[in-house]
Amino acid sequence: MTANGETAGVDADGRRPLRRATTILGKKWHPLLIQTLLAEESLGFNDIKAEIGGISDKVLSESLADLQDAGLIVREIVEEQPVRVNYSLTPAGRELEPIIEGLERWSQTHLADAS
Amino acid sequence: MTANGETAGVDADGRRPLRRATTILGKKWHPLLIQTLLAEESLGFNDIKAEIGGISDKVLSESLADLQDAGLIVREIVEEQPVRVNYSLTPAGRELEPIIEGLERWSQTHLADAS
DNA sequence: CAGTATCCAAATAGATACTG
DNA sequence: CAGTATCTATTTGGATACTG
Repeated sequence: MTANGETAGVDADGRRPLRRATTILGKKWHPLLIQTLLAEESLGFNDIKAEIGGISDKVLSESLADLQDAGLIVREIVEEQPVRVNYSLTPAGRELEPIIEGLERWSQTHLADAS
Repeated sequence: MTANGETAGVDADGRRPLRRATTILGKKWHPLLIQTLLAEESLGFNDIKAEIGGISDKVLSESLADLQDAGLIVREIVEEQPVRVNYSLTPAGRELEPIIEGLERWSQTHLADAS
């Protein structure tokens, strides 16, 4: 037992960062959005929508706002007519690359493919 | 554009494994459970509950069943009186270690601590 | 093109009480 | 000790229609 009453293993300060991370990355489309932007450098709203597939305007919009609030992506408005908006990863977002790739590889070797 | 109609970036086969992984690991307590079991080798139901904190019996029970179905943990019944049950990671579950740790470190350096 | 606004459905999680 | 059974609450996600 530690000085502050833990029995062993992961202490409270070890669990909280993981919880913070999964609060963001646990949403259905967020990891896919990161993955998509990792591969593409910069994409517009409808480009993302087409690449991901199956996501509604509303959910995509909310998801992008979430990731923006968390500091993982940046939204850049390009003043043309009609207006374009480019989404890209921040350095923080880009640093998720090994994690996303690790997850992908782990999944391929350990999770059964439904098809 | 590729032979099967993709414009670029992540193709359909690149997104699906990630989606499979996040379908499991996107549940609120699952990553915390993995993290806890990574640190402990083997734990009983109430031990896990105490270590995690804030999870109800029902949700813990369901979460453990999920992870078991996915092949990430094993449930071993120890015939004593009263009955004990030990939960531990399978090799597949244990291979999530670098990913969980990566997420933890990423969170510590890039996500604001609420406290 | 890039979204909002509504409304609705489904999935998840939590509280509480009880059991082998 | 290790759960299950209920019932409720909250959170997410989705369909559709409309807008600057």
